[in-house]
Amino acid sequence: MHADKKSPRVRFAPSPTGYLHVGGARTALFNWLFARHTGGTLILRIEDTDFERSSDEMVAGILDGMRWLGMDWDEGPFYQSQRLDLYRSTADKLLASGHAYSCFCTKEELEQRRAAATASGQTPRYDGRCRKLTPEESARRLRAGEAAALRFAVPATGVTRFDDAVFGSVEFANEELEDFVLLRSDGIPTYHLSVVADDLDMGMTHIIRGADHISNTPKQVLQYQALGAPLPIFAHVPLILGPDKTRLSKRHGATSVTAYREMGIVPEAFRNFLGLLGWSPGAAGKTADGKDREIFSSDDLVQLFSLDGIARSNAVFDNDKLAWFNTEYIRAYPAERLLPLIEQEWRAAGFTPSRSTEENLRTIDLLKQRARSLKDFATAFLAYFGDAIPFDPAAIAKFLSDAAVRTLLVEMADRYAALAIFDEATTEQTLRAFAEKKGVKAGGLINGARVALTGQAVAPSLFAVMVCLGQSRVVQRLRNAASVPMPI
RNA sequence: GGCGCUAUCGUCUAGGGGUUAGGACGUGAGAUUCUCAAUCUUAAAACACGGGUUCGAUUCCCGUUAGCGCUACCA
Repeated sequence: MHADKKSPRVRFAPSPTGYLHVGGARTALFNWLFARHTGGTLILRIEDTDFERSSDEMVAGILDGMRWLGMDWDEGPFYQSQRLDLYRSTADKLLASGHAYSCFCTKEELEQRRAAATASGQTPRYDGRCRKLTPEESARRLRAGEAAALRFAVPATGVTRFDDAVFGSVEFANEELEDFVLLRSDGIPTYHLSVVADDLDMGMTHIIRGADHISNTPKQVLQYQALGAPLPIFAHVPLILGPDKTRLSKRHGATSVTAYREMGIVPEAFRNFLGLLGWSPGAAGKTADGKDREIFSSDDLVQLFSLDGIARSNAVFDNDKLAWFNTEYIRAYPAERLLPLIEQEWRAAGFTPSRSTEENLRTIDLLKQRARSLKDFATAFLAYFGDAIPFDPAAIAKFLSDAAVRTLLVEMADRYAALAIFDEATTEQTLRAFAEKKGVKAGGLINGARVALTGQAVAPSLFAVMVCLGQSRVVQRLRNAASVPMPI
């Protein structure tokens, strides 16, 4: 390791024109993982040069989403809107060195020409007419107060190439590139300029971003060359697609990280899932018996992450697999760790538990095996934590619609009330003895009692539920069995 | 349309000139029984197509097809 070898500097540079979506979150994650793996630095930069569409609210949401996923950053957030001087001076350098020129074409003119080109089957591309203007002519018009944008003068011939850590060598013919706008006529930089100026100024060594930027890259490479700067290492990450293999969008359902939090997804589960979308640890991710590992902690991911594990093809976002990760994490986490997350769900549902924290923890441990999401604890499982029972009509119809069963349950309540010891063994003996005496099947009573006690057809072992609920609740709920509303 | 990128089970992927092409999610069947889930066992399921190169291609090359991306004074 050479002392002068720079440690990596990477950035996540979201545009605050929307919420943090899953694609952005994954890009952030890969940058974070890379920085942490290499001991590098992660810079957060807000690309808000599109004033019309950017908002502080979106910035807050993006930062929030990152934190939720357990990511932090070392520098920033920097706002491009506050770094306009840098872009102007960079633009000046480009202008001075003859790599850029003023363009006086108006937006309307350009649109017209574009439309005409398209109509006649031509590839719409800026024709470079202002590039032919003499410096004197440009200066005169500028002095006259004419509005001008600044365009980059793309070489007419040759190719622009770069090495991508994921895709390998990529090259574009310069004649395919148009003279793109660097500075808008209002003096605000476009993305093409600001991204290069900032990446250079901030000393970025690696640019890890979505593959939708591949086509933009030659425009940036040209600027690095014009500025006499060395190229960073580009690593483009394939996109995340919806189930129909088109780019993931709202019509596929939830795309914002916030939405997944609100669905009751455990953040670590989401991060695990995201980390494996478009990246895999290869042989390092095998278990001793040759199977692929699926569960990776944050530390595991940091340790294993490398750019060459990134896939080249797009990946479909699979909700089923995410749900599986979620159940795995819920099951694996101790109740203490789940409780704060569940309390959030309760707050969101306006629910206050009527039992002690200790009881809640025990109950969570009992239920987590069956939970699909954190939401379950604030919906179907509410009967365990409070006094109201969320009766599921389907459950009643299935197991508690028989009046005879209801009557038996009420009668059985007295037996439970008389119990001196209330554990799984005695509660089970009690029920089975009662069933035998009445000449009915124990199963019918068990299923009926389950619904009477929990309101649901799905629950852990009935006797574990009884112990969890406690004697007085069990007795009370059994006595109420007859008055449980019948489904229509 | 032009340019670029990509192509292994339905999905996420491993692999790589000779393999029974591996795993995971999901799906089917069975076991279990106190519901459901879990669990265990088990089954079905892939190298897009066509040419090369090679003793031998899923793997390397070319083409086709398909998908995706870019094609703004958005980022």
